[in-house]
Amino acid sequence: MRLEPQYKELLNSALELSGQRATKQREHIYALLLQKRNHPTAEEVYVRAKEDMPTISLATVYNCLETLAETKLIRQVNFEREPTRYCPNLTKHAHFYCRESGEIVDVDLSDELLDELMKVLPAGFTAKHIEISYDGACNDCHD
Amino acid sequence: MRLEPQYKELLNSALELSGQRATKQREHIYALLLQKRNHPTAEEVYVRAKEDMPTISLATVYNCLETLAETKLIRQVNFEREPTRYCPNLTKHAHFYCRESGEIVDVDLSDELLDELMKVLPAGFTAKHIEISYDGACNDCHD
DNA sequence: GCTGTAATTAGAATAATTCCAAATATAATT
DNA sequence: AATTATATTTGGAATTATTCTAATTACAGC
Repeated sequence: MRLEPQYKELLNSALELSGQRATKQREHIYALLLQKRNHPTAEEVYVRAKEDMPTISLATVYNCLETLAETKLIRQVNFEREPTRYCPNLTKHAHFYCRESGEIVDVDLSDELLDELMKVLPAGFTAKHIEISYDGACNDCHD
Repeated sequence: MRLEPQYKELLNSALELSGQRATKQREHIYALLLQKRNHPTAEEVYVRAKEDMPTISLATVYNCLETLAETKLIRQVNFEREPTRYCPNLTKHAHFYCRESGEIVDVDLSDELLDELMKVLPAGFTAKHIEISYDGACNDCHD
């Protein structure tokens, strides 16, 4: 697995900016998230990471994911009572979770819609983030 | 603590509808959520429940909360990596979490806004729920 | 190449939640 | 009102996801 040059650049500058080092493990995990964008859990990332890097530890996977999230290269995605999942899509989007197939799909959100969501906040409140999660049945799981 | 008649009625019919029994514990926990609507965790509910019902167990608190959520009398509220919180507000609303004060505030949502959110889903997708969580600084926590 | 610091590692610890089997309470039936 | 069948509660053990810890290893600057 190779990390494409533009992403390698992005990773290196994000790490440098936050005073952290570029390591094989961080690069590997970032590459793997970019390559198969299926919102894996830490455990799933661990399994995939070991294929090419058999000595990597689960703690390192958690550390790397934490670092990538901190530097805003990936996002954490949470569905109630389930393990955290990870997503390298940096555009503004929500997540749709199909409880039947288990699939998670990105749903693009316009700036206008996000503006409207900000406008409904009570006076004096400012949000740094909005997290929007749908759940229901996806295209493939309909009758 | 007393459960007001209209809520007692609501509880009883919801339980009956789902073929479950009305118990002291369920009634007590429902009453306590309605009385102080501060989005407590299961642990916090447990502490409050024990004041009037010292023999109640944590497992029962979880069971009751689960039953109330199942019968749609309360909602579960999740913020990333934090314990689940519980909310008896049945109107359509989102949650604002102030990371500074820890306060959680209900944010009312109009049907129109929810409609718009439904419309941005890809064709063939239908959502049963949308969960919207803001986080940032609340009124009291601004500079 | 050496040195200081950051990152990785394996395993232990923690926190939230669920599971389990026994005891108790409820609702239905006699 | 007593009996019976089933649902619920209980306390503790088990599980799951995640974080912590201390020792080892790797990286960046000199």
